[in-house]
Order: sequence, then C-alpha cells, then structure tokens
Amino acid sequence: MQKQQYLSKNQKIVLDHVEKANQPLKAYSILYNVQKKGLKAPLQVYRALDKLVEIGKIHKIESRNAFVACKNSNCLVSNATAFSICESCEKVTEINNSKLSKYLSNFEDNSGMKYSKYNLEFFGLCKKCKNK
Amino acid sequence: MQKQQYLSKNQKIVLDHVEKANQPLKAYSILYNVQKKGLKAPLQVYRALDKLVEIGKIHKIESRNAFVACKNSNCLVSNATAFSICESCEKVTEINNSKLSKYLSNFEDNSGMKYSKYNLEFFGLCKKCKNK
DNA sequence: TCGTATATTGTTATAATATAACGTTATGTA
DNA sequence: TACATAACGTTATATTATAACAATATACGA
Repeated sequence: MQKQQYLSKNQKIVLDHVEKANQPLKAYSILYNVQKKGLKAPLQVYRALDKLVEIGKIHKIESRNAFVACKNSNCLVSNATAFSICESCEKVTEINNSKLSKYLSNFEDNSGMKYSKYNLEFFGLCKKCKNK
Repeated sequence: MQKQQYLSKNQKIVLDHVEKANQPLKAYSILYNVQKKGLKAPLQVYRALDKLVEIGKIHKIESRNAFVACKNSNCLVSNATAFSICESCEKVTEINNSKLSKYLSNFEDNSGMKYSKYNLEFFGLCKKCKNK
C-alpha cells in the first residue's frame, strides 16, 4: 500500500473544521462541532488528528493541548514548528521565518544528538493586548 | 507579604523528589511516591508543581506532560527553556547553550509581538539509541 | 480479479491529566 | 493585633487521551 495521498472521510471532516477556525481548537470542541457530520466518539477525532499531525496538515500547540491548521505551505511534514502565543488573548500565530528555521534545523550541541524535529513556543503579549 | 524566599513544606517534598529523579516525572507518579510523606491528593502535588515551575525550580516538558528539575543554575525564572528529547528512550536533557538562548531571547519577527518567554523542545535519537 | 496487507472506521469503556470550589491554617508586615 | 496573601486539606469533577475489539475499505501484487 503506498503512502496515503488522499484524506479519508473523517480526516477531511476534521481538517475542514480546523482550517475554518483561525485559532487553535481543543479536541473535544472539535468533537462537539463535527457530531452533526457523524463523528460520535473522541477516538474518531483523535485518530483523525493524529494522522493530520503526522502528515503536517495540523500542528498541536503542546502548551495548550490544542490543534491548529498549518499555515505554512512548505511545512509538508510537521517536523519544524514555531508559534507565538499571546498570554492574554491566547491568539496563536505560526511563525514562518526561514532564518529561525535554518538556525534551529542546524542546531547541534555537545550531546552527540542529532535532532530531526523541533517545536518552539514563544509567549508574550500580542500587539493588541500590549496596548491595552 | 514579600515575595516568597523559602519553599513551603509541600513544595520542598515535591522538589526533593523531582530533583532525585534524573528524568521527567509525571504528576501522578510524583503523587504516588510522596504519599508516604503526607501528600494525599493530586491538587497538593499540582499546586506545588505550579509554584515550582513559576519560580523556575522545575520545568514542564509540555510534549510529555512531565516535570523535571532545572539543571541550569542561572535559570532563576523559567522563561527560556530548551530540551532535547530522545524519541526512543525518552531521555530528556536540558540544553544550556548561551548562543541559542541569546538568539531566541532576542528573536523578533514582523508580528509586532515582543516575546517574554519561550520553550523549545528538540526531538531525535540520543547517542545510545542511535547506535542500536 | 483474487488474495493479502494495511488503513480506516465504529463502538464501549476506561485511563490519565488537571482543576473547581470550599473552608482552614500559616506567614509576613503595617 | 489586624490585615492581606500564601499555603494547606479535602471532596468532587472536568478535561484530555487511549485500550481493546470487531468490522469495513483501500491499494497493489500475483
């Protein structure tokens, strides 16, 4: 069986829903909202999310246990992700900065470990919240 | 009341336990292990962990929902953290690299957001696991 | 087109992680 | 002492995620 090219029914439904949101969504909020489309159980959502994360269509914001659609067209595989997170309004933005990604992808320390993947989360106040 | 200088009883017990482990610990595993010292409920552990994270004595490994003692003496506040995580043996090491921390602390993109904090997690295979 | 392997689905139950809400006790400082 | 804040203890519950099992769908080589 070759590597999957097309998304399955459930995967499409979940991706669709996450793409329409412009903020990270919680798994159970996704579940609630796709129930009218036939996904009844948490596992159906989690399985779709797992796959979508694996192929890079969706990223998980680890510090928030939430999922957001990839906005980064060249992010075919989700192995190098960076986000900014506003600690006031919780707005999350995917950072697409080639210098940063180059720097981190090539980063090596003295541990003898070669990194194949990273996830970076920046926290602070977004423009709006800073000016309040 | 001035800013807390000394740890409370529960905070000491939890920190002590986490420091003795050389790997990240899960909250409920900490709970189980400190029950003989009088902490009976999850909340007692979580409250101590929250405080210890806040003052930088402990870091949370977000992708693993686990807690590890800070090995970085100059990491007084836990606002700039980086870890390497072996995806095979789950060994976690705190990265202490001044170039990296300088680069990330000064990082700015075009979002108008000034970051006050970051957390970076690298994934890969550690030396041992790579040679298997 | 049949056989086989893998991916996906559906379902119920349950595990693992974390917080709400309440009242009490301790501690620092004016 | 009086007040404010921090920490504690306790019960209940919310939130996040996976185990286990059986069925169906899809890709692809023989």
